[in-house]
Amino acid sequence: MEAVWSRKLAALAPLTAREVAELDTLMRSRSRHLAPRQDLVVEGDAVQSVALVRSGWVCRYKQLVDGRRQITGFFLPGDLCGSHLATGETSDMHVASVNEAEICEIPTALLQEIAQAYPAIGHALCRDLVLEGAIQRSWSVSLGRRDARERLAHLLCEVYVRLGTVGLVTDDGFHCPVRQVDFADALGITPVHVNRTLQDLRAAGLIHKRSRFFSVPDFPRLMAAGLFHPGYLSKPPPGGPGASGQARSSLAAAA
Amino acid sequence: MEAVWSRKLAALAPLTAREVAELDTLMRSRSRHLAPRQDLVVEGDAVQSVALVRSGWVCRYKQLVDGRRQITGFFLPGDLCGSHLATGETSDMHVASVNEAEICEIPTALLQEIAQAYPAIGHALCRDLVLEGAIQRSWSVSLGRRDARERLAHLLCEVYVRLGTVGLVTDDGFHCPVRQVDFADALGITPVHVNRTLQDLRAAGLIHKRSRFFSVPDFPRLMAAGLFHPGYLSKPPPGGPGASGQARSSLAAAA
DNA sequence: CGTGACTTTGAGATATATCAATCTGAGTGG
DNA sequence: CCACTCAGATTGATATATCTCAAAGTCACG
Repeated sequence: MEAVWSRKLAALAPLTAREVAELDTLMRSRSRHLAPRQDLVVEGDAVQSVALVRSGWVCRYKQLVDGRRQITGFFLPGDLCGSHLATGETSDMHVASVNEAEICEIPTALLQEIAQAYPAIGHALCRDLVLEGAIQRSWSVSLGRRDARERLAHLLCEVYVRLGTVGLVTDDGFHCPVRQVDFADALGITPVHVNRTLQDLRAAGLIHKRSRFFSVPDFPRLMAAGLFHPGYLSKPPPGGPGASGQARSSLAAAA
Repeated sequence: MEAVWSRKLAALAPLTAREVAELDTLMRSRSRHLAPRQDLVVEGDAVQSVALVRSGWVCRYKQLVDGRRQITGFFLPGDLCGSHLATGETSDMHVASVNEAEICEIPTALLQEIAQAYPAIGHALCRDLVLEGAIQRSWSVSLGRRDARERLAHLLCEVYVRLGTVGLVTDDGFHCPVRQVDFADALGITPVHVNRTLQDLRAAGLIHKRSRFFSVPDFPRLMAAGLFHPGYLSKPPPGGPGASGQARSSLAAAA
């Protein structure tokens, strides 16, 4: 799937054809291949660039001393892994591929130049950042207050919507390279419990699964099972109540 | 406690006396008082300003349909509640005071002007944003992979360090207005289990508590109990390995 | 010296963890 | 084309952290 980045950003702010082309060109440069489960960033690394996911899935995770692991988020094609703003900061977590993946490392300085040259892109990147925060918080809600079934359903909904915006949902389903152990580490449960919960959802007809391909025959029902409300993942209706002004990204010029 | 905001930002980037003065002045204007448990932002609101906490504690939370509630973060004196970048976005969660609080609403447009006029301040605000992300992820780790005792200890450590940087830790302790129900909603457990876990920590000599004042006789031991590593909350050592360049905040000029 | 908001305690219930097999299916080499 | 192999998925039986419900305590405040 091409042009995944521009598709994602265009969903966050209207982009001109010129801007889309710019993003697509940038994305084609500097490619790098990752084997499954390969670390891309290690906790403590100083960050000088962000990686754009071209294909495959990437995740951020924390490893505790005694082996417990928590995945704190997935990066899907079109996502930028790691804080766009964090130049020079040291990373608080690991970032690794989930399956075979292709990424494109973009120095933060370059990203910044682009944001300056194309304000709409800068604006989209800001909104992307805000979105990332909202997703992160929704994970806390799942981990804190939803049971295993709801967590799994919620995650699948999140992924379904996010993949949808970059055109990776086909036939009401998507390819998902996440192993049951990984689901466990993302959902804060045990691999065997993931297995049982998956069976539970399948038995309820909420998902079908052929090897690594999930299909969702009735998305509204899956949303209900996960207490999922897509609002936090999508753009607010333009010209909504009170939001008369165009959204402006702030914190400009802080270099 | 005065100058709480400038203290916090100065810990994130070196500020001149002029900049500190600017922040302190701004903070004194536009004050607003909040009763305990008063909503400041409601899910769905369009955001046009951020609130700076002058005193008291504020939290962000999600309310599920059936009454379950998850607190996804606390805002302490000197913290900015809500995304600095989110002008015009609609809020994904509620923001409410925990106890009596004083806040100062700052229009995002004004914040942006200041960031432009004083680059160091803009830089500090960017780092603040990155920090907020790291804290949020650490909550996911706690909720997903730490048991009740570790979660509570970890949260107390986080708060201890954060309050420390704004000068609100005295006698190795701090005032904490969080009720047991609130702890429960933050930690993803039950109020009665909070109670028992609190007793557990007290029995182990890890904390002492007189009404709402927590004291921490042996911080390293509390850190160990919570698997807490303060790295993610503090500035990387200046001139650390590989981080030769000054950290630059990016995404400038996206309006 | 009530009264209401919290906290504390006890006893039984349950979602999820743990441990230990067994199964399956996609490679791989002969 | 068929046995091997190995990672991952599945199953069963038992253990446990945490929940639930319900009652009783405490403390600040009017």
